Amino acid sequence: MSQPIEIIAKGLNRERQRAGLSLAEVARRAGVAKSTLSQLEAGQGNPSIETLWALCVALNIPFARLMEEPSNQVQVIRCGDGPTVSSEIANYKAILLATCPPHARRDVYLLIVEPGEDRLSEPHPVGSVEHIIVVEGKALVGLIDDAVELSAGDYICYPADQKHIFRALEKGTKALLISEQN
Amino acid sequence: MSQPIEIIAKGLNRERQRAGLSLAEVARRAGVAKSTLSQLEAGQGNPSIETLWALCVALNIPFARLMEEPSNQVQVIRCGDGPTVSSEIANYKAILLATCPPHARRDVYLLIVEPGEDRLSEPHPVGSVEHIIVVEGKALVGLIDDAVELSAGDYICYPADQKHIFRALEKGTKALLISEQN
DNA sequence: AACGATCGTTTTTTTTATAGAACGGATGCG
DNA sequence: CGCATCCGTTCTATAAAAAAAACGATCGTT
Repeated sequence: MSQPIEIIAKGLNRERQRAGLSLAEVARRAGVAKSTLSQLEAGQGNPSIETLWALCVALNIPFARLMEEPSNQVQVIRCGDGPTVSSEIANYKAILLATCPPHARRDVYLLIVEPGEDRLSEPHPVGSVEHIIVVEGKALVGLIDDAVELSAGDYICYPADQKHIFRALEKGTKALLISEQN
Repeated sequence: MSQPIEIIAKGLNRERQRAGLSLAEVARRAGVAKSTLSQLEAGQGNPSIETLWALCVALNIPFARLMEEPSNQVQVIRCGDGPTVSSEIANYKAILLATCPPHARRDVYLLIVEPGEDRLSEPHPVGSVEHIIVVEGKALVGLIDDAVELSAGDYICYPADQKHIFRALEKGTKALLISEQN
């Protein structure tokens, strides 16, 4: 079922049901023939991007929604319970709070960092973005040659496909790291 | 430039350059005619979903990447500087730390909540997911009839298109809310 | 210089997705 | 009932996307 048509078929039907609209109505709003929509929801054909785009506009949803399975579940991770994927290197500790499978586009880490060695990260896969919110303490964060000093509550986001740094400036600095693979 | 073709044209070219592949090579890997790819990168035509899918596989990128403008910029928001979009209602305070335009798929709030009235949220747009990390204090969080007690450092995520609750159990409870519009 | 192998573009041909028009089935109303 | 209007599906014709092939340009190599 990794066929795009199958995904779109389910997506179109799911979103239409949720909007409480009839097939004919959606087709009319999107300006596509209802035969087309009928076939697409039946998992037949190979729609053009314009057709899908028009349908998304009619359904008032972002395009990507069609291509995603819903991840409708509740997940709790107790403090410290989470898989501490990222290693504890000396003064650096990263606790994986959340992955969001199956799309896994966003991981949330709790960083606990002590002053000392800088943490330099090699570039991640292209397109990655990291978001940092300092929870406690102070830190120097950002691109290697454009780092910014952040205090509790401050936020920064930067492209993670370049060298970046996280240097704690106070003891027990804690921060939230949202890593967006995309 | 909100035409899908334009976005795809740029996306295909951008990702191909990044992969360091020739047009012919990508076309060959994807099993599509190179004329097709040539035209698509030129912003002509109306590609089918299968064609795009094959190209994404060849480029080894998730589908959604094509449809997104790169947000390749560093952004800093100082504590309190951010627009306090969400209102301050009685015992509930939400500070918008970060929006990530132009895609705005993820907002990050700092919640400061006092015990008292529960905060019940009506269902957000379908597909939304909320992530909560308690920073300080204790709170009862989650779906309305399946809420969980969380302490500092605990994490929960849940579908936000259902009724959900945030009830502070201690004074000065602080939490980070990552709202994912999807 | 002549050849071969690429590159990306532009042409022509063929396949096919789409629109539009039936179609049968519900439901509502005078 | 008889007629209307909606629903979603199936059929057919046409417009268009994709494949195939030809093209000029560039670069090595002998």
